[in-house]
Amino acid sequence: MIRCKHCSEISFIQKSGFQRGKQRFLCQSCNKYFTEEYEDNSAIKPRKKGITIYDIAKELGVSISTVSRALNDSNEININTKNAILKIAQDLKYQANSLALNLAKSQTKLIGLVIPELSHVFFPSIIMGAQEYLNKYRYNLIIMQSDEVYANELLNIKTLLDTRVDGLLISLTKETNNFDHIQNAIDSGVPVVLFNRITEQIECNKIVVDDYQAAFNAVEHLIINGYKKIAHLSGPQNLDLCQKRLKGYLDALKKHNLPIQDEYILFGDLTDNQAKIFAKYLLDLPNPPDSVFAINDPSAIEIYKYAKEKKMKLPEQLGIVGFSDDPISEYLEPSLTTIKQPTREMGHEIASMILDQIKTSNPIFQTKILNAELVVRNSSIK
Amino acid sequence: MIRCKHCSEISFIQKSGFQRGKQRFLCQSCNKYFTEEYEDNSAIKPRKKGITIYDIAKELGVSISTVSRALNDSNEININTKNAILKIAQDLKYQANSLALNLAKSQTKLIGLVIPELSHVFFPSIIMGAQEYLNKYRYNLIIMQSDEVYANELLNIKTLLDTRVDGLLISLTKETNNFDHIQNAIDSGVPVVLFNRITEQIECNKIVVDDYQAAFNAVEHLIINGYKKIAHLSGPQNLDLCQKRLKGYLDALKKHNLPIQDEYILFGDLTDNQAKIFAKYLLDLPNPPDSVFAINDPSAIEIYKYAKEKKMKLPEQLGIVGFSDDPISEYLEPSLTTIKQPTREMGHEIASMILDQIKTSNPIFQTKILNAELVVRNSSIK
DNA sequence: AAAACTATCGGAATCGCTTCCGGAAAGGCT
DNA sequence: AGCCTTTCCGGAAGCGATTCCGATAGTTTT
Repeated sequence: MIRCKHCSEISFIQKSGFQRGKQRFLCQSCNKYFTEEYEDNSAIKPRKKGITIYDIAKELGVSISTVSRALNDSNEININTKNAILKIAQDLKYQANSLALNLAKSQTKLIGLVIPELSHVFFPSIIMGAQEYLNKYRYNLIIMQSDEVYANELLNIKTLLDTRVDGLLISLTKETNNFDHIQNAIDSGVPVVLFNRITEQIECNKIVVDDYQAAFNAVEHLIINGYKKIAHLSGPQNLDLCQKRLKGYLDALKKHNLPIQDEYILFGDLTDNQAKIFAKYLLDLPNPPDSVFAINDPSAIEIYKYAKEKKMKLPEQLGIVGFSDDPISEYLEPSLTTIKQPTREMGHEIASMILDQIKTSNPIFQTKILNAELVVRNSSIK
Repeated sequence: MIRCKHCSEISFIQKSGFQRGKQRFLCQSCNKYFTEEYEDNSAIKPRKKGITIYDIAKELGVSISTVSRALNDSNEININTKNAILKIAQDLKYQANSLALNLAKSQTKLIGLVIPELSHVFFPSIIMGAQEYLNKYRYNLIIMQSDEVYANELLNIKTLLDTRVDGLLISLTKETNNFDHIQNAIDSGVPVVLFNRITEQIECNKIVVDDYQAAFNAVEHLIINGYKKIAHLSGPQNLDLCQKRLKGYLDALKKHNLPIQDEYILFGDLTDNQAKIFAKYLLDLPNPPDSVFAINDPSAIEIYKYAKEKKMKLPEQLGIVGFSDDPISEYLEPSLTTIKQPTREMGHEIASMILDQIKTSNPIFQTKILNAELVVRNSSIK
């Protein structure tokens, strides 16, 4: 039974096409409009309403500004009123509405993280480190993957900007050659920290591992262990880290007066398939290398596979060093010598850096370089 | 040079203890208060102000409600005005402020995900699947780890509730015996989906893998391949999936009339260390098993290690089957037979389930069971 | 004791958007 | 033409906090 909300008469005219979940009527008695809800299964179930600062204010007979001051530990409030308010807040199990808070303060307490992939252990480990740090300061992380494609990176950053994250942690895809989207984000006032996959072309805070030194150490380690014909599986040269590792490789050879042979240096795209092709190429060379320094562990594994297929004896006939200390490396036979990066520490660093930048008006940009450690196992010792 | 904001006179009295970043003055000429900002390095750098619907409204001389309707594709607006508004919005590069939107609609477009760990491939893979699905509907994921400790789970769920996520995806820790926190979340009106690590004690939407059937298949596979003394490394029995896998193991033995030997069934805590102890215990038994069905791949690896230490021949002297298809399993020697779970699909399912529940007022709870696949490799075939 | 502060509070504006409500203008039907 | 709808739009009230501004009572200084 529907009645006019104004005059309580039953006579009225039904209108059509009003908002969903509502039906509109025009009362013929008082000539006024009123709406009536109707069944709408697509209606969103309302979340239980929580109690607000108004409730607390009413309870104590003070104003909401006073309640707000008590809750924010302001110095403009009497200690007694503050305590009284705090007590009531506790009794009523008051929980601040973060939505309202976000709007008022124009912050989300959310940090966006954009990474090329999540499938290996490297990034998850960094994430754990970052989260550990951020949670202490009541920030949360939104993680987005680019799957190594530039277009996704664009989209991800746009999405994160749309959700108004307070800061952005970015590791670029291997495709990224244009950095306008990063610069735009910075220009719009969002703190940005680049890590791992960085670029020289943007000025901002950055954190990387000392790829040059790590690569240098790895190659020198091979040389010291008697390998002389060292090949290098490199990656796309627009990636800073690939350049650095290549340079480390070259400098180690130079230092020990070993010749640099172009046919031993291969530029791949970091995929397993590409590595497989290179493995074949290298080991089938008339004058094959006696060892390989691979840009990452998955590539190294492809070398293993083909070498075993060829019944080569490892590490006697072929020394192998990888990069990134994938958990698999320990279980390979022979176990793989590789480079362990301080992922957890890197997570901490990027988190701390972004928080610093958030609370500083005019940050001084810096690039932090973390040391990586050569983990010597059996694949590189004759 | 400071001047009164009201009368522009220079004479005034400085007050103290006002809000941070501000200094308060009482003008002696007009006897009014005014504030002046002072240098405050702890001030948060303001984000560049974007343009709002007011700007659009002003530009076209319409009201903000009309702009809102245009932007929301309402049917209560003229197609021409709508297009005009949309055009201006585009020209002005209008970007809705999601903070205001969230408050007005009381939603965050954020889904909370609570998992026990992130270090293996299992959960990251689920995350990728879930994200893939959620992003299509403009939802984002906040991921929190419990590190297998109950207290963290409590805290994580509280944090997510505080940030007002629109839904909760939860995989319990191995410690979780009390489920009040889950029930409280549900009671407060937040949609909840339990997955992988679930409990029978809560009524809600759930998604799991068919652990029973998978375990049954794994053990039957061992039996068919001639193994007769099959041990089982199990886990904490408060975990539903451990119970299910144990039952699958037992039923397979029963079906093939093999005796159930208590000393072959060990209950661990899912840690590598525990598995190592069990490996020693089992293989040093006077009457050791001829094969092991491990609750997960890391446990299986511990068996490998000790078996190799004892110079046992694998798989002839000892068959091994794991669970979860860790990438490592493929590279072990002999390669590990294990059970591959449809992680990506599970990610899709939990995402789709939570979104369904979000838009449905009175959901009918169900438990979806996904099939797992036995991946036969070399560790289980004599 | 007057003057000058300080401590403490309430009212109201604001953040930017959604949505309810009311109504004018236009269109449709007899 | 006259009545009934439908279309379309503006005003204003939230959403739930923060914070600016003004004010008063009490305290300290002179």
